[in-house]
Amino acid sequence: MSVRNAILGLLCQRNRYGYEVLQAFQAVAGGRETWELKPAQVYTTLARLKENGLVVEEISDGETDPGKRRYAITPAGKAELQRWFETPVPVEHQRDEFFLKLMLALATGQADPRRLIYLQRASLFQELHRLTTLRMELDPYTSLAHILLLDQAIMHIEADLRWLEMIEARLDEVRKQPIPEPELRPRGRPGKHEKNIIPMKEEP
Amino acid sequence: MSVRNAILGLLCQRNRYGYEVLQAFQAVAGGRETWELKPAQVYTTLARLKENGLVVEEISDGETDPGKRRYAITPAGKAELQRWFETPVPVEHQRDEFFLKLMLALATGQADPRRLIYLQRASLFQELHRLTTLRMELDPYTSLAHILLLDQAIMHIEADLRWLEMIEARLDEVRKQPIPEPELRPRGRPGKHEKNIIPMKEEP
DNA sequence: GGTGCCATGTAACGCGTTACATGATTAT
DNA sequence: ATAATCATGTAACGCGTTACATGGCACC
Repeated sequence: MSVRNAILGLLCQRNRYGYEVLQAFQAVAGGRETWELKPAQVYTTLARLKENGLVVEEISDGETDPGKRRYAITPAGKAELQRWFETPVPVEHQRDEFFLKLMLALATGQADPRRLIYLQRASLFQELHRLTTLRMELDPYTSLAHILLLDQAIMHIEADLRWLEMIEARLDEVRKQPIPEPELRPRGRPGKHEKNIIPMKEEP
Repeated sequence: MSVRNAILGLLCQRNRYGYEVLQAFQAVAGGRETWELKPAQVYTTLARLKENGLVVEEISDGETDPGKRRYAITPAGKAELQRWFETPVPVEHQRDEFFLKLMLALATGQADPRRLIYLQRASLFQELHRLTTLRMELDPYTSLAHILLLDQAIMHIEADLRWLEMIEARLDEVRKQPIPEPELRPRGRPGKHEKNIIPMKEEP
């Protein structure tokens, strides 16, 4: 949802060709180092926006060289953009793939949890190093916005590292708690007395 | 990529019907509150895994009631799972939709940056409150893993809030830096002397 | 005139979502 | 009987990616 709306915003500044959209996005988002946008996504997204009537192809009544299409935002597109600005970004938390991996390792015994943590931490450290180096070596005239974006990435990685430490410290406790396997119910509406199938965990 | 591999892991424990996969995933990932998996994704993912030969439908030579398919992991599937375990989760940082939104607001003047920050912060605080409340009220027998997952979410939101403060504090500085608009080059190979189109930023 | 590279796409796929369809079983 | 609810899917779409195709212009 983000790229789509960003493109609407860029077209709101002025009409653009696909490649101009790409250039402008990279300029705004930091390009290469931070948020690389692939050309293909620009063109497919523009096509979808056009289908939905949020942008139109500019009709250049002169002799435009064919094979180039300049897009313009429509009123519907501007409305959509306003809605985007008014709506907070949904909090995406979770969806943490590493957590899943760790849980599965514990549940299946197919991998060593400590090793997973080791590998993940190494990867995080490497990325942290890359980003901090990048940040220090930044052209002093680099846009402040990109610096802030880098800072955010760094802060997130640091949070992840701290969380890894928490996990590692309490891994043995986690390991002792078996994952409850819910029973497979037979088909059909649940019986009246099925409510307490899952037994209360008894006090130790 | 995460759900797909998690399903492989669950099938590695034992063969399961689609709904059992769903149940087991929720049990492992925390369900509802943290990572809700939609039934449709289970079935479509299982179908794709089957196409790729990573799982097979169990052949129950008895009289199985048709309309139910139990899946089993194949050796290829186990290999894939091992590869997953050995590969660190790619650092996803960036892709921050809010950053984009803010930059676009600055570039287009279609929205007030302070208001965006206000809205976003309100949303983050609300979610933070929900999570901390949830964490405190947790059934004391709740899996430690889920508690840790909640903690991670909380830590990420706190990092986001701190970052918002940074942004807000330096917003005026950011505002003063106009976004550079790259020139649209004409088609074709770049000329020899085009290298320095982008003028060196002069010292102030 | 070929080579390289930029500009401009299309096709096909993977993951994930929403919406819809249909059986099975039990409570009322 | 029918309503409710669980169980089991299919269809269609949106976003994003990778791979491929093509046309133009500059340089040698």
